[in-house]
Amino acid sequence: MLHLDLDAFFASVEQLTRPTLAGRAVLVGGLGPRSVVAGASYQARVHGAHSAMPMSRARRLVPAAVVLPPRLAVYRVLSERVFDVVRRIDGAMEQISIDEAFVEPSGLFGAGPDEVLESAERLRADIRASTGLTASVGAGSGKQLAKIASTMAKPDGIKVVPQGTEKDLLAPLPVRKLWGVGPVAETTLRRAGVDTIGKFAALTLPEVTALIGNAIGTELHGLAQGVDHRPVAQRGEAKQVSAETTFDADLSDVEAVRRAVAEMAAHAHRRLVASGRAARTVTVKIRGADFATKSRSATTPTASTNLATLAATARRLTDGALPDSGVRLIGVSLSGLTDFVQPPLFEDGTEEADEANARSAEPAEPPGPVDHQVPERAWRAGDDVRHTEHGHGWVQGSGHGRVTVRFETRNTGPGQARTLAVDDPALTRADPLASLD
DNA sequence: TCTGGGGTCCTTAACCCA
DNA sequence: TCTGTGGGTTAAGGACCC
Repeated sequence: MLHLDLDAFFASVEQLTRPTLAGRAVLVGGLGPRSVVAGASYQARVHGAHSAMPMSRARRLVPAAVVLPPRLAVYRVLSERVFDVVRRIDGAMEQISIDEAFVEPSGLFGAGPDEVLESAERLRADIRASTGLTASVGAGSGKQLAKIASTMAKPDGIKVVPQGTEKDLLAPLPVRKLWGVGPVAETTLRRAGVDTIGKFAALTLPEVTALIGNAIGTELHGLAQGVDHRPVAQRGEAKQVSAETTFDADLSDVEAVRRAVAEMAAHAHRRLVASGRAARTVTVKIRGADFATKSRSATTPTASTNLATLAATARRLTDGALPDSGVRLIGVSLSGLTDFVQPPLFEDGTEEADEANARSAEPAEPPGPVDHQVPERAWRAGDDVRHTEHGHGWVQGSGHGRVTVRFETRNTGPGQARTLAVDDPALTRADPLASLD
């Protein structure tokens, strides 16, 4: 079984489509005061920056880093290209995120380490040739092992764990390397004197489950004994769709909170409809200034696609969960999803009433917060732009009425930076996907 | 140092029902 | 009618993953 993991994916895509950034420290993440790092190039990691770290801290660690907001649309396109290559392999594939997948090539059944190595090397070369991205591959007898191996292979490498060597490989590793052991379980285990996978493997099943819980305990205990029979199988559709936002400063006004809930409901609803599903359960999530998170949910007998219905539920739930202090985060999640079959037109059964309603209500919905009265927002670092003369580029920075743009795309090689007037009529916003050409 | 946004799954408790 | 018992569902909170 193989685990394939793209190296520093978000940052690597930025370096690929903006060639000036190749070899430089890049941090991908929000620009706001409360954002965290979503991706860091290896040149940034050298200084201690990593994913999930508060961006403020990462910037302090790597003052020279270029900080860019994520361009998910670009990452999605490249991810698809990568996994199209992977899918050409005969066998099962399970994509587990935008940049990771398990693969079980039928040709490798019963193969020796050399054959596995060769096959993985070919896969990496194919991915590199067709996308320009590097992937690391781990190979082992089960999911956990393949995953741990790919981590050890990074960056741009391969690690094959031959049959029979599993325990020797795992024993010295910190228990935190196990997929499923996070900060809490790590602390619990450390307090019990268990800091390596070897020591963990020596525990009995009852000891393990008492420490870290039944489900994960049973699974990880089995793994430590070399038992990992989870199949590689394609994932189904999402079971939940949600939208949430953290405010730059806590909200104290109840009306502002309600507006935010309505916005998040609309955002989640948009994606619900796009996925062709209906939801039975609405959950509102509220995080207070003290970081304590409350959730309130309600389930209705029939699923709905109606924004007004879902948003009204969200609003009602909000009022029951407001903290005394300010509000830091608002989220709305829709679950209990069912495929939404468009009801037949002249049916008058009461069951379909809600959905029929939804159908007629949908087109009347505002398409989004579009307001042409509002002046276009200033250029922000990372924006894709197009200039009638210089072509496609990206904004490096702006201020004092000027904007600095680096004109380059994947295929131009490193480009020139030019400083222009912010209101230069030759300069317009551009589709980020154009940076792939 | 001060903690995102999108998810999955697990645990516990309460409740309804057969 | 009372007392278990056990399944299924809902709700709330958390751990964990990328």
